[in-house]
Amino acid sequence: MTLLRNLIWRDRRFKVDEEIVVEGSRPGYSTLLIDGFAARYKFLADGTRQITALHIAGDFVDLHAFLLKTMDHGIVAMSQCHVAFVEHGDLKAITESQPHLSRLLWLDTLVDGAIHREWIVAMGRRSKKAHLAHLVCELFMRLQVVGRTTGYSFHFPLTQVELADVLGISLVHLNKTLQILRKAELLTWIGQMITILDWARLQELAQFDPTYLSQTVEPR
Amino acid sequence: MTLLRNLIWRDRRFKVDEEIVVEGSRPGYSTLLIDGFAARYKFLADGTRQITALHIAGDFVDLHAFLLKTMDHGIVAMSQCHVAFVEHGDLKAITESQPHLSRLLWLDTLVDGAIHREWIVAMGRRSKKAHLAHLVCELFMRLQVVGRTTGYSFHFPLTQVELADVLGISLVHLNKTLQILRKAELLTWIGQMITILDWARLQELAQFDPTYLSQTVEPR
DNA sequence: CGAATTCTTGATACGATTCAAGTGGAGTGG
DNA sequence: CCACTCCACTTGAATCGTATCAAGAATTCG
Repeated sequence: MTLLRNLIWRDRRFKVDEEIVVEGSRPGYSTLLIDGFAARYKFLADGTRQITALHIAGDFVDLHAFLLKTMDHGIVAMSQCHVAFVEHGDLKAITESQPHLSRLLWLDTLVDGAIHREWIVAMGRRSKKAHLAHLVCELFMRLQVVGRTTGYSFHFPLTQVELADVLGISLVHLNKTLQILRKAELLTWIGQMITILDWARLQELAQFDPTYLSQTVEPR
Repeated sequence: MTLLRNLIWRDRRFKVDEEIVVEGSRPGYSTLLIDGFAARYKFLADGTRQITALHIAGDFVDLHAFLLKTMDHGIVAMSQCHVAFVEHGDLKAITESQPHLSRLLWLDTLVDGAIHREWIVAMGRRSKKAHLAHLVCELFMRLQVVGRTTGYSFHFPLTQVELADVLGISLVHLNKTLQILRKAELLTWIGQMITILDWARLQELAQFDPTYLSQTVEPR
């Protein structure tokens, strides 16, 4: 990671709703999220939006731009974001001389994939309230790893419209689903702060198994 | 790819419904699908299943086992499958000496991720008939790349129950959705053969943009 | 303080699940 | 060769989940 730090070409701050990576662009650099929340999304012709991933501090946000070149989706800041850019040329050079680093970045991609699969399961076969509960569990655990939690609370800057675009449901239905979790005293969401009131029951409702998040790499 | 061929440790054939990789296992090898259809899936506690990916000839089916170690889901043969196994030790050695190969495998993972995101969009924001149409478009293009199409036809071995588990809908609803596409004369599905009757209209209904499948690597 | 967002709630319509029954084809054994 | 069984597919009806429309309340921001 220190190696990676030396690669940083420049950094920048983005305001809420600013585009960090534009769909269809071919950036010559990749983007590392140092702090804040960002969302990968795709718009459809009818104007609806689906958010396909949420990124938090420490996530390499568009590593695929490194190999895939054309961005098939956009990335937008959900909160104020601090990001670092790494040039693809540097990235290529270092991954060739440091296979271990290469593997580390690849691992990052694999974990992204595992999260995607978990989202597919949630969208396809979980009830909406279980899906919402699952998302909260996932975010909590991911944020905990990077030290962005306080007890069972964490900062969550999305609006309900945005969260509905994550779950793929309507705003109205999201709101009603949220009421269910609140009335069951599983969590509170006040201002931009989510607090899990009963981790065990939330996890059970979500059928949340954190295995897929395991961030361990084999030692080299 | 020839390099990869030399790595093959052994190969094996699987019958329909046989488990190629078992959930929770820690294989010491990765699996390359030489021929056939395989599905990544996850079961939930209530007995429902979600298929999170379909794999075809040429796909590296569980590359994540290389770095992630514990399989968080299973992989099952949807047709008779011919697979090759590559030992992780060999894979590690070769990726260290051949950064280009490493990048190629990583790219494979990235394309998988892009497909996952497209599925998330389809599940969240497309109508069921558009989702089904999108899947047919995607499979057609992927199969075409590996020479498994004849004109606008391709072999598709899944049952309707299995396809319903891909889309995350009930069997009954899948069947009715399918009728819509058939009555619109967009495709036929007879025996195990799907034929696209009107590619342009199918693509339009699906809002299918093949960019995300782009399999090109930058030359080294 | 007023204006604009964001959140909440209710009513209605539509989409999707479930339950249930029936059809058709492939394979098996008498 | 026919009856039988099994499995995949199809269809209809009732019920439940979810979207949409619409309006109002609460909060944030300038």
